[in-house]
Amino acid sequence: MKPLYHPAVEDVTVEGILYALSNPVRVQILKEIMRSNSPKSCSDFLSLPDRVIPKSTLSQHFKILREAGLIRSERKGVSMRNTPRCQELRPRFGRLIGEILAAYAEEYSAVAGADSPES
Amino acid sequence: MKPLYHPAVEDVTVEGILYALSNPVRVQILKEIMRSNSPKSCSDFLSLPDRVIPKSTLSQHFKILREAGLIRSERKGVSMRNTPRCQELRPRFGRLIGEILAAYAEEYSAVAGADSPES
DNA sequence: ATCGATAGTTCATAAAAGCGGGACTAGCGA
DNA sequence: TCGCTAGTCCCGCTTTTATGAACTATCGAT
Repeated sequence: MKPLYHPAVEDVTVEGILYALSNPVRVQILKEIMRSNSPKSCSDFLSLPDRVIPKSTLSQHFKILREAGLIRSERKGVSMRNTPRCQELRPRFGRLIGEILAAYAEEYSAVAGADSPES
Repeated sequence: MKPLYHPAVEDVTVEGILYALSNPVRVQILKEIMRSNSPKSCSDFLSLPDRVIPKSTLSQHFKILREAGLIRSERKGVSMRNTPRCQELRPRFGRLIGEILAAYAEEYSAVAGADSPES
C-alpha cells in the first residue's frame, strides 16, 4: 500500500502551514487532534459540530494537514492514528502555530461552540 | 468609479489573513509596504526580486490583501497609495501577523534577498 | 479641449484546485 | 470466505487562479 508522505521538519514551509490552516474545517480537525490525549482517526470527524463532511473530502483535508507537516498519520489496523506534530515544529516555527490557533479560538468564541463546549 | 472595499476591523477574519499570506508574492508585497515609510503603489511590484508579475495578476493580489484587511489602498491621482493596516489589527489579532512575517523571514533568510535590498 | 502616457481594473479564457459520490483496497472478526 | 469498517482513488462538476487584452481614469503637455 502506498506509504503516507510526511515532510521532514526542515521541509515544512510557512506557506504550507498557512494554507492548511486557512480552512476552518482543517483547523477544527487539528485542534481536536491536539486536544485529545489519544490519537484520533479520520472518521472521528465525519460529522463536526456544525456540519457533515463526506469521507472523500475528509481524506483530502487530512492529506493537506499531513503534507503541510502539521499531523502524523499512522495506519493502525483498519484505521488511522493521527497525532499532532506541533511539538516537533516548535523549534523551527516558534509560536507561529500557537498564535494561529489562539486567533481562531478568539474569533470563534462568540460564534459557536465550534470546539469549545467548555461546559 | 467603483470604490475599493476595505473590511472593518471586526469583519477581518483569521481565515482571510492566513489565506492572503499563504502566497509568497503577497507576503513580499505586504512586507515591503510595511517596511517602507511612504505608501507604495501597485506598480512598484511589477518586478519582484525573483520574478516579473503581470499587472492583472498584481491587481488581484492587492485586492486579496485589501479585502483580507491587511492593507489600505487609496487612489491618489493616477496611482494608488497602499499602506499597512497591521497597526489597526493588532488589538484584535495580537502577535498573529508579526509571527507570520517573522516565520517567513526565517524561512527565506537562507534563500534569497527576497525583500531586503536595504541599500 | 485634446492627445498621449501611465496606473489600475475588468473581461475572457485556459489551467489548476476543490468537492463529493461511488468504486476500490486493506485489515479485522465471525 | 464473507461481511464490515476505515480510508483512498477516480471521475465529473464547480470554483478559483493566472494572464493577455481591452477598458477607464487621471495627469501633463500642447
